[in-house]
Amino acid sequence: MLELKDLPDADILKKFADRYPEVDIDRVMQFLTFLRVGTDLSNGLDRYLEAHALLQGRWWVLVLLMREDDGCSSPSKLAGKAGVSRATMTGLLNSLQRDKLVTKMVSHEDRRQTLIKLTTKGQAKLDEVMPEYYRRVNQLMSVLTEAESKTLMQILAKLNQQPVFL
Amino acid sequence: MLELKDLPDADILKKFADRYPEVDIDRVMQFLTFLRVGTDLSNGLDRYLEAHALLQGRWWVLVLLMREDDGCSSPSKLAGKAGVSRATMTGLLNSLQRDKLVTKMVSHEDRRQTLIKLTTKGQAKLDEVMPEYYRRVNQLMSVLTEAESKTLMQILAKLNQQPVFL
DNA sequence: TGCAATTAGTTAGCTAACTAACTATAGTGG
DNA sequence: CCACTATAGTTAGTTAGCTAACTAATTGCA
Repeated sequence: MLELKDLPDADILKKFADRYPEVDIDRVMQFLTFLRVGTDLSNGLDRYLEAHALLQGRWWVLVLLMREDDGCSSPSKLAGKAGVSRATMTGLLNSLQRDKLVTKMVSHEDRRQTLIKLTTKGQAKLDEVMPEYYRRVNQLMSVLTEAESKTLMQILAKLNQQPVFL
Repeated sequence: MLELKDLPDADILKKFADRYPEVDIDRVMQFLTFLRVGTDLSNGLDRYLEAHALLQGRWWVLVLLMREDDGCSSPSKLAGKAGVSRATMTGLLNSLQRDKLVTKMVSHEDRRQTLIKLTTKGQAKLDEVMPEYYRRVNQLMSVLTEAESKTLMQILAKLNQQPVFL
């Protein structure tokens, strides 16, 4: 939502600081830069996945299914693990079923439940996507030194524990 | 798109590592955790803004307008600075105009252009939102030590320069 | 000078997220 | 055992992003 190239200049900062004395420029810049790099990477990941007719939502469902021993789960469980609403999961699963990457079956144990299963085609899609994905993540993260990686994980843990914006 | 509580266990990791030997677990975890903390913070920011009838898109337009000396800009320039398409900006500006937070005027210099101006009500909205926003960013980022902040900015700069997912 | 290329903005149609409200089924406590 | 509550999934409607295609106005060059 902000372009890094559009970082505010000194005049602008002064205008904001005069009107809003509670601002701490450095911390705001850290925060906004963090958000921006995060969304840039997320968009980049989507662009990679898009070349394989996936986006993060659909891709992550396949990954979660592959984690299961029998390749099966239910929409509710998947929604919980993916961190999206059940309504969103309904849409994702419909589109994955349309593409024959998953199948739906009614559960006989609980007739409210739908069983979602990764198809052979779905597994093949993962086999097509994952190696290059891992290669790229490797390449990306390997620009960080050992010390930086360690500090990064500390920072992320700290930020994640803060309830300020969560 | 992934819940941090759902980090894969040893069995799952082995399954993926067997099938995809190029995986580097630590780096994948760093990458996914980074993405996740970013989206959590972004969602948290939206939840704060939502309490003031804004979301990041609409809020950022107001901030960009306040940066201008005369509180004026054009849809194209705003789209460029906000990092969204012109089509998206049309939608954001329509909704902001509906809420009387900005006004539209035709430019007399270039009749293709629309001049967008922050209204008094728009400025009042920022005055309502910004102090608490800055207070929260302060509180969030102040959990990091001086050294961590510095390392974070280095890390962000490095990641941002990598073309792998950009 | 007049036509081609560019720029500004909008529209239409897609995806993916959300909440709220709904149906159907399952579980539970009096 | 039946009524309430909880859970599973879907539907409808909103928001915000995107691209592609469109109109209108401007610029530029042959």
